[in-house]
Amino acid sequence: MNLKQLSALLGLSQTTVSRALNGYADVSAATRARVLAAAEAHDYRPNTRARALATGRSGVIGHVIPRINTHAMVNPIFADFIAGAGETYSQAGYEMLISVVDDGEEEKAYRSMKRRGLVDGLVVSAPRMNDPRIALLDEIGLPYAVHGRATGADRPYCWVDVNNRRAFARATDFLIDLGHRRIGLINGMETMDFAHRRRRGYEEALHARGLAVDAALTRQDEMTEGYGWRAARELLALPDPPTAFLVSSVICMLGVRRAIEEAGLMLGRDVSAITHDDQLSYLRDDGPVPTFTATRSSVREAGQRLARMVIDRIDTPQVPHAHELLEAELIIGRSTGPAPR
Amino acid sequence: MNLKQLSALLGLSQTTVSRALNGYADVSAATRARVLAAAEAHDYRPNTRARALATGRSGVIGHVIPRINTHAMVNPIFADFIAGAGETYSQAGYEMLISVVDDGEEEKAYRSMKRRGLVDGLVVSAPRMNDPRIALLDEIGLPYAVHGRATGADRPYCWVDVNNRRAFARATDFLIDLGHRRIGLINGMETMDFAHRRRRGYEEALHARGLAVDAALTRQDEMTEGYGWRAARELLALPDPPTAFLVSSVICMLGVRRAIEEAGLMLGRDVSAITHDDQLSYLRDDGPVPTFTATRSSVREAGQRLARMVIDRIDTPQVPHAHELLEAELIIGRSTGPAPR
DNA sequence: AATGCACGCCAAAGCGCTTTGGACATGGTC
DNA sequence: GACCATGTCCAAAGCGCTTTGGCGTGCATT
Repeated sequence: MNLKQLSALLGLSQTTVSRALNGYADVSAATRARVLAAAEAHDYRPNTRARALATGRSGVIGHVIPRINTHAMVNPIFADFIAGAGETYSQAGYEMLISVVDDGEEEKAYRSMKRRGLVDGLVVSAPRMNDPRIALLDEIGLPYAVHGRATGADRPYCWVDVNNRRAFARATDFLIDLGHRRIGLINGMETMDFAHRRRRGYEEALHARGLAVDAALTRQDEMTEGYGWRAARELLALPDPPTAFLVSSVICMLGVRRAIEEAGLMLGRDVSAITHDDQLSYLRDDGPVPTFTATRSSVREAGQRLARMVIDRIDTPQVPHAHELLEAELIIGRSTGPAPR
Repeated sequence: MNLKQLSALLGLSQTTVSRALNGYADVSAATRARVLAAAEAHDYRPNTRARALATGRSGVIGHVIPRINTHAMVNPIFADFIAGAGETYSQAGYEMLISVVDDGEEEKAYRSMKRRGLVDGLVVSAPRMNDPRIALLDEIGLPYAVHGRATGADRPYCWVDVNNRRAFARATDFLIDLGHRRIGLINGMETMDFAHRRRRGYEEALHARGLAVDAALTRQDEMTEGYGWRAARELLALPDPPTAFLVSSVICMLGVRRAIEEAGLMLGRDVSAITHDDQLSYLRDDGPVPTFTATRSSVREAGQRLARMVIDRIDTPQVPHAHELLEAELIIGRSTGPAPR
C-alpha cells in the first residue's frame, strides 16, 4: 500500500492525503479523520527512501566507530551508550546508523556520508585531546554532538560530558579525608580527554590538601581487567606502597581487587579503592551497600541526552551550541575505609 | 555535485554517466575512463536516497535490539559482534542500522521496517527456544540470518552458531579426564538457546562417562560477575562441593575466581574451572599461557560471517539456507588441573 | 453587485537516481 | 545494395513521496 493507492482508495489527491497525514492545517477535520482511519486500517507507512528524497532529510543519525588496526579494542561502554541513544532516537522517529571505518579513513567516511546524504547528523565518540574531527565536521557542514569534550578545541561545539575532573577530585578528597596520603591512580589512556581530566582532578585535589603528586603512583593504559591487576600489583610491591587507589573503570577495578586479595590484603580495610562506574548493565553494582565505592554516572543516560542534543542541533541549527555537564555521584560502598596506621 | 551536473560537465547524458559508473558494458572504454576521472576529480557520490528509491533497495541491514523493561541488560557481546558485522558491511558497501525497540513491539518494528523499505535484510540476535521471530520474518518476507539457532523452529533458516553443545561436552570431558567427578555448571539463562545447548553438552558428556547429573550443582542466570561469585560461593559451600566448574562467560568467571580465592582455595590447583570465551576485546586473555582454560570462539568473527550471510541471502534468495557451525577451540590455561584427592 | 478572504482541495513539478526501449553509426554478409 | 549484428549513446519514464502554486466555493464586507 503506497500513497497513490491509498489516495485512490479514498477518492482524494495524493497531496491531500499526504498533508492530512503530516498534520497540515489546510485539511478539514472530517477529511483528516477519514485519512487517518484508512491509513491505520491498511497499516500504511510512507516509504522512507521516497520521503527522504523529497524532503532532503534522511531521518538517520550516524555513529562512526573507528577500527584501529585489526585488534581494535571495542569500547566496553559502547553497548550501553548505543542502547541509550537508540531509545531516544526511536521515540523521536529517527534511525541510528553505525559505521565501522578503518582508522585513517574517518575523514573520508564523514565526507562520503555528507555527499551521499546518508545521515542528517553525527555523534562523535571518545574525543582525544585536540581532536581534529570537530573542525572537520564544521567544515563539512554536518550537525554533530560530542560524547565528551576535546581539550584544545578552540571553537564552540555541542557536547555531553561527565564532570570527570570534579568526580576524581571529590574521590581523591574523600580518600584524603579518610587519612590516605599515598593514593595511586590507575587511569585510562591519557590521550583520551576523559582520562586527562581525571588526572587533573586527582592532581588538583592532592595539591589543594598540600600533598605532592608522585608520578610513581600513577599508571595509564587501556582499561582491561588484566591492566588493573598488573598496575595494582606493581604499585603494591613498591617499598612505600599506596594505601588507596583511584581506578578508571569497573572492569579495571575487578583486576585491582584481585591484586589486592592476592597480596593477602583486604579491600576496604587494608587498601581502599574508588572506581568510576559507568553503570554498565552487565556490571551492575547496586546492592543496598555496593561492593565498590564509586563515582557513578550512567553512560546510558549520556547516550539519551546526546541523542536528544544532535536531534535538536539538526532541527534548530541557529541556536547556540548546547552543553551538558553531568555530575557523577559519589557512592560509598565497601571498598573504602580509613587509612591503616 | 550530482549526476545531472556531472553529466552536463562531461557533455554526456545522465544515462551514460550512470551506466559508466555502474560498470555496464555498453559504454566505450574511452568514455568510461573520462567519466571515472571526472567523478574522482569532483568526488562524486551518488545520493543514497535517490539510488535507493530508484533501485528499490536501501543498502541497509538492520539489527533490532529489544529493550526489556527499563533495566534492560545490554548484551556484553553486543559491541564486538557489531564491530565484526560492521567491518563486513563496510567492505560490501552496506550500511548497518540499529534499532532499539521496546520489548513486545518487535513484531511491529519488523513490519514497519519492511513497509517503509528501510532495510534490505535483518540480523536476529539472541534466539530463544522456539523463537517466534523466525516464522514472523518469513511471513513478512524480509531476508534474515540468525546469530545462534532456535531449538524448536521447524523451518529452514540461515544461521551462524558456535557448537555450544560440543564445546561444553569437550570441556566436561576434559575435566573428567583430569579426575573431576563433581562438576558444577554455572550457566546462562536456559531460555536462551545457547545456554540450553551448553547444558546438553554437559549432561551428555557426564552420561557418556557414566556420571550422574546432580541438579544441585547447576545454576542459571544472567551472566554477571556477581552471579558468578554468588553461584560459585553457594556451590563451594555444599557439604560435597564440586571440584570443578563450567562457566558460561569470562565476566562470570571473574566472579567465580573471586569466590574460589575468597574461600582460601587456589584456582587450577584446588578447584578447576573452564569458561566459554567469546574473545571480547576488553576481556582478552591471550598471554603465552592464558589465565583461564576456555572454550574459545570469536564473536567478532561470528559477526563477520553472519553479515556475509545476510548479504548473500539478499543477493541470492533462491539458494538454500546457509548454515555455519563454528567449532570452539579448547584452550588450556592455568585454571584447570588434576582433581585433588 | 463587486470585492476580499478563508477554507479545502488538487495538478504538477520536483527530489536524484536507474532502467527501458530505442536511435544512430559502422562494418561485415550475402 | 539490402540486411543484420554490434557498439555507443540517449530521451524519457519511472521510484513514492513532499511541496508549490493555484483553483473553486461560500461567506462576510464594502
